[in-house]
Amino acid sequence: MSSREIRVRFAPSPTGGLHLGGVRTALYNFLFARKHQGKFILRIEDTDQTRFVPGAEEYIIRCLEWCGLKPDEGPHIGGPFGPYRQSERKNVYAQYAHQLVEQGHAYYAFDTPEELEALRRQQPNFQYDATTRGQLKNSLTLSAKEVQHYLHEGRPYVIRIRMPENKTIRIHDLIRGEVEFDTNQVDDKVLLKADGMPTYHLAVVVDDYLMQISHVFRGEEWLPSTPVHVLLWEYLFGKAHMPEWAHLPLILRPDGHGKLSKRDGDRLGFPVYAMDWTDPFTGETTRGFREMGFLPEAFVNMLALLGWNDGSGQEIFTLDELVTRFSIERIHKSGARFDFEKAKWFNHEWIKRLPVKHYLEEVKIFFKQQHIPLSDDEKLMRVLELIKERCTLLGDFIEQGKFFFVAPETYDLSVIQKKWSPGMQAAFEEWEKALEQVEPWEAENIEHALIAAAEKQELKKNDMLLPLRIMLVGGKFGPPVFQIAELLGKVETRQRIRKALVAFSRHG
RNA sequence: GCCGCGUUGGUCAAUCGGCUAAGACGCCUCUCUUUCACGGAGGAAUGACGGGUUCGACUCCCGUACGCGGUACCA
Repeated sequence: MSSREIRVRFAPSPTGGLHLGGVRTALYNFLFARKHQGKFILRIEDTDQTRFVPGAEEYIIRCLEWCGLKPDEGPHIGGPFGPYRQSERKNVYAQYAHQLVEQGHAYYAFDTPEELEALRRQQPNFQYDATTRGQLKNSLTLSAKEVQHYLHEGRPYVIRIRMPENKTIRIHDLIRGEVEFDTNQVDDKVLLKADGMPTYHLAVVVDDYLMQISHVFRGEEWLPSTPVHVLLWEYLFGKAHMPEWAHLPLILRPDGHGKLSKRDGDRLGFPVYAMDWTDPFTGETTRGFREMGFLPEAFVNMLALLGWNDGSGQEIFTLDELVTRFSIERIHKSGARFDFEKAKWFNHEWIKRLPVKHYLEEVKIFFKQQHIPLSDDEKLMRVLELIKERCTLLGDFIEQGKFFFVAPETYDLSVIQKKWSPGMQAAFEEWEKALEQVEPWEAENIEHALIAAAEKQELKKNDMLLPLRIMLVGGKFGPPVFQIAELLGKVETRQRIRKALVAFSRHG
């Protein structure tokens, strides 16, 4: 197995929004593939027709793309092992199921879902296994004739695996080491459903074989059903071809207990999905990390560190760095709580590090949503550069940068009330006029002019700083005030001062 | 219930038998900046419990407790 080409797959079912845990699984698959010059495959596991959600597949592909996790093969790009949608491979599974029946490793079962449900209601511990299959309606208890008869009359049936008794199945998990299962504890799982579709158990094994998957990275919730998969490998393709297993720890909710769900996000006010997801049936939209103002670099970086680290203490990694540093041995065994505060910290770091050009277009979307008129890209980039260290989410650029494009409507007067005086008024009036002559219009020169005006009124520059900020910004925040003036330009700066002077005197 | 997996500060976590137990987020204090941040300095806060093994256990083994996952014709 080790000498083969590395081929891994991310295999989501298209049932709704893409959960951050799913993205992490995709990420670890991707990192492992890239690190070993292997292939990263997207396979759509849509065997449950009742849960099919239109648009979900395209959405998943867009999410992966946003994250920078481009598959090498998949339903949207094809590849030598297609089709990559299980619903389109429906006919390949049945033959394997029937092969298992012939080998005696599986059997037909004619029990209806209602009958089984009734049994489960009677005995809460009911399992379809060696202890019960003898009393149920299947090809093990029915005569060959009866079975033929049932089959011919088109009676619905499923094919179940016949779990052997008193066997211990050992698997080697790359993350957990040796794990043992007692076959008596696992039930006769359905392999082929009455509608002719395989269940996950059959489909993964068949497709992993046919697609020559070398390593399976999947969530820890799959560990208990792994013995079924191992048995299927043994029966169908030989354990020599079986991929390596790696069961990833779960991502837990930040408060209380359990794995993180969409509901936790709604309740606690943070996203769980990678991008906005609109349910086509209800029309309801659930917010995603992207629309919440996250950079894909930060999102991916944060997820990589949720359950893995390289031991060096480094926390900020580019995707390429992650590829070179990633190692299965350093994936944790235990689940990790999602911490939205830490997620925001990652985003803040990435906003500060990346050149503003990198997220310019994304930020423009936020401004457009608020109907804030923008100037040319060059000025916008200078603005973003000036305020980026104050922004944690992309949406913060609005709050921090709006005043560069729209003059303040209201002023935070609490700051200036105690400082305002006729002298102050005079100094500002004088300075505003003097500004006319300032050339070139640069922060330093603007400041010198203000100092001169202040001295004439026997005031200190520092006394005027805060009032000036209120004039230009409206509030007590933002980058150095003379840099703001410089960026605003001479005309706009003077206009704002004049406008504010009128407003201030009215209140003073 | 049964089976499996897990358990270092509030959270993410380092440690692979020598610990006075890193670092990060968050929180608090101070500093820088007469704004808000950023930056800088400091602080509070951790090995679930009980037995072994060992000169020495956070690290290895066994129990217990707790948590999570699974137990569908869902994935």
